[in-house]
Amino acid sequence: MYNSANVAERQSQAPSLAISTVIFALRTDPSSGASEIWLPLVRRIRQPHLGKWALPGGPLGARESLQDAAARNLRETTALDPTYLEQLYAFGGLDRSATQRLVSIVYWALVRPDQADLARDSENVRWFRASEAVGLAFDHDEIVAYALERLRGKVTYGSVAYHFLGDRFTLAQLRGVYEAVLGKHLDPANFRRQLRSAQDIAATDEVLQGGRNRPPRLYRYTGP
Amino acid sequence: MYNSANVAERQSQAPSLAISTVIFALRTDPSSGASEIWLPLVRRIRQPHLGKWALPGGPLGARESLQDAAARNLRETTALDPTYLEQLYAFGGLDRSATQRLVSIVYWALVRPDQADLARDSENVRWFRASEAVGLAFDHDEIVAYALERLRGKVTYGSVAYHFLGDRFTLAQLRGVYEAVLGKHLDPANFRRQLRSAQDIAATDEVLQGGRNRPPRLYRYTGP
DNA sequence: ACAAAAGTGTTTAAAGTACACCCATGA
DNA sequence: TCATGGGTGTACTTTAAACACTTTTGT
Repeated sequence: MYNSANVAERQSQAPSLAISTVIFALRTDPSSGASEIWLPLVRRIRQPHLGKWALPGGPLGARESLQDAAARNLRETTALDPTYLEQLYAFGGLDRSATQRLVSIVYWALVRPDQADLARDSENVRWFRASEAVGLAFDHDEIVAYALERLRGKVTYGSVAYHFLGDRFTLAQLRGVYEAVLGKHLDPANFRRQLRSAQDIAATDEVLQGGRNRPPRLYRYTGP
Repeated sequence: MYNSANVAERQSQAPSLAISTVIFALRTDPSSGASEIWLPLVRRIRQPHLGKWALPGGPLGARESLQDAAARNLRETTALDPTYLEQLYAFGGLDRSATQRLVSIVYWALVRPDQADLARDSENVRWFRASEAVGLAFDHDEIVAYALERLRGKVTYGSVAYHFLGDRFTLAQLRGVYEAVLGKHLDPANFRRQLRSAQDIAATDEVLQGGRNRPPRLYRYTGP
């Protein structure tokens, strides 16, 4: 299949391999009360694309798995542990970086809002609304768009939405996640029925006090 | 984020990167007439796992995209062009290979049976039933199982099944694809309705002559 | 004429959608 | 008591599943 000259030529210019991570968190707009998707970006401190914002990432350690490297990205940029972490896609186009041939295996993570508040912005790390994360370094605009697409696909069927929330949540909060991800309004009555039939949540005997209206019941996630 | 010592240490032992491809084709059992999924494997001609069967693959060329490398895998092992080619997953566990740290970006492809018949077995390339492809080199058993899972997921919603067939096909042939992939019987009447409402196939004015029974109409795929 | 697959129609159940209505709380 | 979101009930539409039935060919 391969003659030795080809193999030697290819390996002499072996592409570099990096792991990057798209980190999503939910924040509630204080004025409207609606939930929005945010993500943290890091400022490039070297060429190429010096000064631009980019996804957190770096080279793969010799003794860490792909998933471990992605978790390390997350920890180093936000000091958070992921509640959800999954491989997104491997990007390897020829023109991704001007200075070298670069293959990036990208992961995506979900973190909880109470955690995300702890991770404050710093000089080189800043949180952005997902809709305003444009003009990024490399092909990271496309990567973020692809991650959002995957998020939408996963939330419709699957149990991803819970990982945006704490261990106790109201159905309205959960519906807020769905609405933020899908970008459309959902009927509260039907939403309630669909989830209760899904069987992976259970009602607790607690309610959330302190709101302006009738206190909603708290639920917890019982699935895998 | 990274101190220079860490970067230097990691890059000094940079993991090698390879591209592999799972190639699926459909073959019809001459006795029962049922369709089955087959895939070609190549015999290892060097250590590790010398003599075992493995997925076609090799290193990534410096001037080819990931997808191009996968298409090259396909061409070099079967002399076929893919009708469908998509990234499957990146595998990067620490213990995938005993001799080196190896990260494999795996693609999966579908080819047509008339093409697959042209690609004859040779000394180091042999076609296997998907259910009998076990005991492979490295972690390729898991990779094949994962590819089959993805295939099942894609065939239920999506237009993947057509790529197993030629440009003209009967609804019974298409149903055979679904049944082979999903591993269960489907009602011919309901199958017909579901697909005609999907709108991505169109009836031609031809029928398939030569069978024992009423000649079925030929359809063609009109989707993307 | 008969067997066997192609193709059509009908019935029933399940799931999704829309919306009217009552309940409980803070202000 | 009033506004507001929590929570329930119900009619309607769409979709899927099961299966009886008719049509067309080769033998």
